[in-house]
Amino acid sequence: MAKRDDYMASSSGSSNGAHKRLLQDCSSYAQEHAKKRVRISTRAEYTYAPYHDGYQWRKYGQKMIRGNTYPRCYYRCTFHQDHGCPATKHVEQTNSQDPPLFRVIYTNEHTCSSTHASDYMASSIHIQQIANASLRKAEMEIPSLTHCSAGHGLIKEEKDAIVSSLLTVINGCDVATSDVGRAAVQESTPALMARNSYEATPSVSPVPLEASDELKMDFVEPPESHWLEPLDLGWFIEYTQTG
DNA sequence: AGCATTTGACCTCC
DNA sequence: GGAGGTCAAATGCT
Repeated sequence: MAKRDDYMASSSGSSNGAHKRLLQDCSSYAQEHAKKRVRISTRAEYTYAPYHDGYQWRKYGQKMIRGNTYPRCYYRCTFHQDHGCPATKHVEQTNSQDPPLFRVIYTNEHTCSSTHASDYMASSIHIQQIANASLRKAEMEIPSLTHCSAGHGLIKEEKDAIVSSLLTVINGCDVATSDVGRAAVQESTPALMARNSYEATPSVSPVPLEASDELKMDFVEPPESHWLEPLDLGWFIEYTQTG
């Protein structure tokens, strides 16, 4: 933690800005997560990680859709046969950017036994995605962030701490520092996503951990904030609900 | 050998 | 008849 303390001391201004910013972005998702506890039958979502939403899917078809550049892939819950789980989703790439953005349409809710654990895993991965997107956009807006004396990795450490804290609040446990959480984050990196454009990779099995006292949010009032306006994440997540 | 993915064929709806 | 969704045999991977 020495490195992190140095970072906090040397750049508390932007760090606090990052805290506020990431908290704002991730808290928005936390609210959405709470809303979604009321089950819906269909929803659309834009994501950089269409194959890592905490559930296990089996691909059963692929089709070129009229007017689309990229094919639409059809997935069914792995437990469709075993437990009759009706959940399905289809995934289509929406652009050729790096990383590519995917539109995922979820249909029906999971009735398989892993629903609770998967909900937990799905929320953690979503928060990771939002935090990553926020960080990535911040780096584009403020190039000097990437090269600041405190080091790029330390900013990510801050992100991990925030993500972990939010998960502690939402789920009562912590994955950001666990191997499972780390694996999920690594699997969602842009480079790997680009490589796996149409590969359905297996999901990890969530292993809930006890809440830890080691992770605490230490806010420091900055002498001045170097951060910009809060991120607009409207482009990142879109939910449409039917039924 | 068993499981997952691919892909052309088939089905349903408009 | 065309488009979207699903089936199932063939194929690939571990």
